[in-house]
Amino acid sequence: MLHPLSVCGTIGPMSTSPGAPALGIRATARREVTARIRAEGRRQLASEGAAGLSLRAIARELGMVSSAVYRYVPSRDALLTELILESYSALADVAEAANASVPDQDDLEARWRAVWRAIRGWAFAHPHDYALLYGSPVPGYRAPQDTVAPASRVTGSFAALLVPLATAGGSVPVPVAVPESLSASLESTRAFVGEGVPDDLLLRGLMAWAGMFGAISFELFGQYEGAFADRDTYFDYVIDQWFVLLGGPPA
Amino acid sequence: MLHPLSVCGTIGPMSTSPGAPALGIRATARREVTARIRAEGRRQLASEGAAGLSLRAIARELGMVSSAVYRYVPSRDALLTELILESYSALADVAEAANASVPDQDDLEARWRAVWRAIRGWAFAHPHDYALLYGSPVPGYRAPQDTVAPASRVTGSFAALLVPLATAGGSVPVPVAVPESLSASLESTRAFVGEGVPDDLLLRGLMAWAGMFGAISFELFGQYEGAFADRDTYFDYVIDQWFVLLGGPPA
DNA sequence: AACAAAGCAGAGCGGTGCTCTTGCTTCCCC
DNA sequence: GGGGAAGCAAGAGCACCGCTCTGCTTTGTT
Repeated sequence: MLHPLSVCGTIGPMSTSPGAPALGIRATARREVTARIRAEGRRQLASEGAAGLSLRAIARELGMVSSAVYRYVPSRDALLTELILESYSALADVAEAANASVPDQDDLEARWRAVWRAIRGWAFAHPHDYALLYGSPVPGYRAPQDTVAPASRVTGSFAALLVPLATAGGSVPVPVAVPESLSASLESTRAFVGEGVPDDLLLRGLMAWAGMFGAISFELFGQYEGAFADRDTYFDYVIDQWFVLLGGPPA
Repeated sequence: MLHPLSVCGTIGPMSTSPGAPALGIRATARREVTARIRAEGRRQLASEGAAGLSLRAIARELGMVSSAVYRYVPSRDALLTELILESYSALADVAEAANASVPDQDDLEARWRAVWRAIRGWAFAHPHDYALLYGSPVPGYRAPQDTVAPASRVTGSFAALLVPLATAGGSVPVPVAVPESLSASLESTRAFVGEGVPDDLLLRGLMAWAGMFGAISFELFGQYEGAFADRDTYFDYVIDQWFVLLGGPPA
């Protein structure tokens, strides 16, 4: 439909900030087209899901021939990976914003609730993205190592609550003795979360992590279908339960 | 390669049980071919995953032309649905067998451990099948209503442990007050699990259910990557923790 | 023996990812 | 300013997919 260069020639230069290193027509055009491809890809991903992400369809929608897209995107899987990384960052932003939005930062329960409500809200607002991050790996597609770092940012906003829980809260209720070998193999997790978190809290944190995402996944993927009617109340109940099970101080 | 009928004509009649209602040559041939298609589909599903399930590939492997397969299978998704149903049943069989294999049926902790170890073992033995059952729904494919019943059989072998837990065990540790509306909306779950299970145990059972499958999924899908080294010990620890958190009686 | 049902093979439609060649345009450097 | 190098669009093409339709053969039954 539209010739990319013609558009870039008009609005491209206007959109470059003054301090930018004076990109040529070619470079800004490339930026524009790349951005438009990603935007269209995101649109397809949101509406059709990962399997509906098709470079041919993107090209069709953007009025270019399919082979032209390969000038900007190395492959379909590469584009999918980029979109996944974007999604991880978006979810991490949402979680961190929710955590920061709590006025009284000493109110751990409020922060805990805010973070998990935000994560669940994002999951239901972007089900296909969530499925990509926390569902089964996409068929025929293997997540490259690059996804580990952005994923850990989401985990981080959850792990950041464990340290204040360890200091402000009491001990973990109904603790279970931690086997020696398990305790020894937790070093990387201990380093990630931070100092001052005892092993039983660390392990119950791992359980809570999987438990919360498991609850969201079960709800989103239909496993909880028919189990209860009042979904929001159930999830809030789960949030509160986990806060208690992690030894969170009562309000 | 092989002409289906030629094979069926030889081994088909031999495989029909004597008491069977005297299937004609045609009917037994149809059975044979259908079974072979399903077997080949299962093979592909196990090795390539759901996306690798291709009727054309099945036809190629079976030495027939692609259109011929459609005489036996209405569509690719229909075959996938059948295989999913089979997988649900297989997992349910595994779980029930593990439960029944415990000599002392009064030892709830042993039964609890046996069931979950079996489920996890099956998940790792059949990762693609597990992803189909408990991962994100397959792109472009929506599980029909038929999957609900077989899925509940798996859930049932887990829910069956809640009733003896309620009677033999004490109360749920660190209970959290159940909101009125939530309690009211639990009727179907209460009916499914059985009488005599208080609401807080019912709810924590739902949490444990999602938590255990969440832990398996996290481990299988790579979310736990690098969190701990001793995976088996960790999972056993999670099993024990949940047993305690459900108020299971100490050994 | 005749007939209708069942089954097979092949061509074909529209879709996918991806590659290669061909010609053109822009850029950069001499 | 001119020329070479690099970037780009277009199109054809390959191999794959699900699925359909048309003939033709085989089969089981009447």
